[in-house]
Amino acid sequence: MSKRGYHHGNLKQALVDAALKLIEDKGPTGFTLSEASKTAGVTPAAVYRHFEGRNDLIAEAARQGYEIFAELMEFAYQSGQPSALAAFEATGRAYLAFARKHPGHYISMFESGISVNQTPELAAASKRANDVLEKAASDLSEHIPADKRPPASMFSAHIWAMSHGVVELFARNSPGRASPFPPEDLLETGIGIYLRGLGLINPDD
Amino acid sequence: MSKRGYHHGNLKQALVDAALKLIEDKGPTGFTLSEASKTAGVTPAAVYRHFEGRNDLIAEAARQGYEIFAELMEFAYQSGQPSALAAFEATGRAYLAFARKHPGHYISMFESGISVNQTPELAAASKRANDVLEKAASDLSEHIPADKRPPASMFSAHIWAMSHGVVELFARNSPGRASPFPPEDLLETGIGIYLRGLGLINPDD
DNA sequence: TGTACATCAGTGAACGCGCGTTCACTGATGTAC
DNA sequence: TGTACATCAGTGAACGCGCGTTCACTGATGTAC
Repeated sequence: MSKRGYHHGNLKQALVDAALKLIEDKGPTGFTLSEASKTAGVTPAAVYRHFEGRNDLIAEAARQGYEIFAELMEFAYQSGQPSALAAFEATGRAYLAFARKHPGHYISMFESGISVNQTPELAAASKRANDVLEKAASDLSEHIPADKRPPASMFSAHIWAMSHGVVELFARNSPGRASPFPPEDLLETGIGIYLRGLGLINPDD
Repeated sequence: MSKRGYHHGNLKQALVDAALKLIEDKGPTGFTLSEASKTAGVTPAAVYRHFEGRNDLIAEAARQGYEIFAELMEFAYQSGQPSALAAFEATGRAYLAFARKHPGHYISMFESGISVNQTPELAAASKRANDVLEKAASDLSEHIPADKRPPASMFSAHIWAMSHGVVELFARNSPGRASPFPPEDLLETGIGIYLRGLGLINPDD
């Protein structure tokens, strides 16, 4: 924000921030390189000093999203310790909280259409986030009798799917689709019922 | 498909079909009016005889999708009768089957970014589909003791969310994200665990 | 059955636009001596 | 401390492109008499 002359100083991040804002406001389609560069106070051509092109910029935005996401998940996981159950539930809540708090990142990650393999850095960040969720699921699965225990990655996938579905259908204003309940409640109760189904919560809780 | 002269005969539907194919192949962004009209063997301007513009065409594609969707759901629901449980489970499976079988429609409906209120016809079709799912949920809720019965629209929303999440994350090749399990299995087991959590399936089934 | 005429589905050329990307450049910054 | 020079971040003009949309038109079809 300080006075700048010919050189911007922090253009790369400024471009990412501009992209995030635009994506948040206008959707992944509404985002254009030209407008992002204009927002950052710079010529479109300047973008190419820092990125290979449009997709590369979006990939970087998504990557930063996955980093934040992984951190949030990790934090949520830790905050639930030593209870495997509390930790697991917390990661579910963190998913929704992330989508709410960082819509631009969320869209870049899940709705922009760019592949998670667009760049190696992006793929790594994505994997890191995924690992936290799987670890939480894996801890939890210890509490299920070994003979009727589904693979940890399976119910990590279940929870991820339900969280993602709630976000897509009811939280991010899926245009015109009214949410029957607050998304937070929907996810909370949904996960609750699911965990009861696994025998991890007492039926009368 | 018959030989045609100056007049196409069934251009409106031909344009919708072309749009569906393009959307399926290239995503919602890849779809252009020009290409759709070319595919249908017609000048771009001809589109405006039948649609108000690009969005109107997509809305019609989505509307037809909701009609098919509602029919599939209705059929699945009926096929599970008289068991409320079987009917409910069938609708969940039908969701995934629909996404698999009609990707163009599915994308138009859920990923194209157009509002369900784009046209009244679209809104009506969407509501019709939703009603089937809620009816299935409502039937099912009869089997839960009244005092611990969640609102039917709530677990209809849960199942919808999980189905949608499974489709988005693991079925439609969310680029680069490997599915840990076949989506069908993922959804089947997920719904199973959920219903067990509601006390609707015997824990040892 | 034949002719005149209204209807309307499609043409084709044109438009203005903003996009992503390229290029040779220039001005600011940092470093060596 | 001062000067020469290399580095490199940004400029600005230009590009080719395909988009969605408009317009006056034309040719085919259907209908009245």
